[in-house]
Amino acid sequence: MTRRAEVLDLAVLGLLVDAPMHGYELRKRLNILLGAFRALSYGTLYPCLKALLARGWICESVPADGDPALALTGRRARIVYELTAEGKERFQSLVSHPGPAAWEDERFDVHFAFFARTDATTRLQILEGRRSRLQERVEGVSQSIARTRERRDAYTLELQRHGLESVEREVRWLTDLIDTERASGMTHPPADDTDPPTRGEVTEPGAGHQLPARDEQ
Amino acid sequence: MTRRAEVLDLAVLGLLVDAPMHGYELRKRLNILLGAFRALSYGTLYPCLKALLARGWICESVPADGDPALALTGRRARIVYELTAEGKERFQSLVSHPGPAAWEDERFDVHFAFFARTDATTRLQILEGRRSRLQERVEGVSQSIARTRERRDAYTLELQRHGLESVEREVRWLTDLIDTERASGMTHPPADDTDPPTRGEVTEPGAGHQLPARDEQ
DNA sequence: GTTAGCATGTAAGGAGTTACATGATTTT
DNA sequence: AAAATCATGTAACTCCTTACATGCTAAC
Repeated sequence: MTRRAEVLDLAVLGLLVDAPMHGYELRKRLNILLGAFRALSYGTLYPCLKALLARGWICESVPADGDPALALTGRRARIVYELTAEGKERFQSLVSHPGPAAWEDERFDVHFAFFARTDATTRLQILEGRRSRLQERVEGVSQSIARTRERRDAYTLELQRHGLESVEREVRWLTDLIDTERASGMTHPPADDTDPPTRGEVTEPGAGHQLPARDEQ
Repeated sequence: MTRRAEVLDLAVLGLLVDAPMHGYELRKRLNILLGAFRALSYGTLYPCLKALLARGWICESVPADGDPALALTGRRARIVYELTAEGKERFQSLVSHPGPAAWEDERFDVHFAFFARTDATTRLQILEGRRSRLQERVEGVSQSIARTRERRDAYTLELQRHGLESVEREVRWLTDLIDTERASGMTHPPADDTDPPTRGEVTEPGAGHQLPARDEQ
């Protein structure tokens, strides 16, 4: 499996789980998902949709009677895509496994966004894997800083110090998420300003997930 | 100018300003500079060195008499590169201008690491430009969050909330740097645990830089 | 003796962007 | 009337990584 198959497939299939969509809207939603700045180009998206179609994971949705506006807005004809049964399986398989650590940097955010579609055990596995990878990174950066300190390069030092803090902050975020997942059965993630989940009562990991977890491939 | 010419040239030339070096070591230093994780591959570095050689910005350094170990360690022959006069000019020109905003994400860290080689005015210009770009990003992400809030997708919301905080933190970092640059004439960057620079006394921007700023192209 | 590190390079392929091609509709 | 937004798609190009090719030395 290539990087694209891992990350883009996950993202596109994941969005189509909620509702059938056409390419233009898919792109917008994808960019919102990724924080409104990592703009995915059409040169990436449309070929990807073609590939998913060829694999039989999506199909062109027939708007059916009563709603021609779904396919045509008066502008140019829209092609609305929909998940097939195989597509649903493919998504569920992607979202329910940690996936190769090599592409974690590119995959993690997208995977996390679809956490509601997987089970608590998988979520914990992914969060803990991510944290341990970032902790290794902390080690590496710390060593770099030690070497920079000897060279008395104040700007490089400041850059690395700030970079280290960023990674450490990420580790803390993951730790909070892990604690919450373990404690509350994850009805919703932590740090939400409304109705914070109860901390302190640790239940069995994997207990109490509430969303349908489909059978894995 | 391509992206490579902007960022890789800056990085490689910048490292060679300090001392002549061979490819293998250049790669190590580059990875230390970038926080020890963004590994630059040889497939990128060696072609880059070739291109810099063709442009006349670097040349093969003759170890001269008395130090054959510099070029040969007993292992395989090393090719040590050195900056030419044109190379120094090229570097000084790159480091002394903000450069296209389009590649700022890729360039900023490298540029910042070589801040000691440029003047206070340029530093302020780059820091302020970066900050304003990130502030725009804050706007964008905030809007994304607003739309996600309506969909009640707790995990996506948590992801975006955390992403927003990361960008805001970056903005605060830049603000601190800007304040320090303006205040102290930037003998060294802020937040260093030893000998923190005096805040509060605002001098004229651009006053008091201490490192040789070469003439710009 | 075998693994790790030193050292330089190329070829093939993966992944994505930019620019182009086309054209309707809505907003300013 | 111009600009923005909607909408799909392709071709060329850029950039980078992975895997390969080569071979020496030091440490375990």
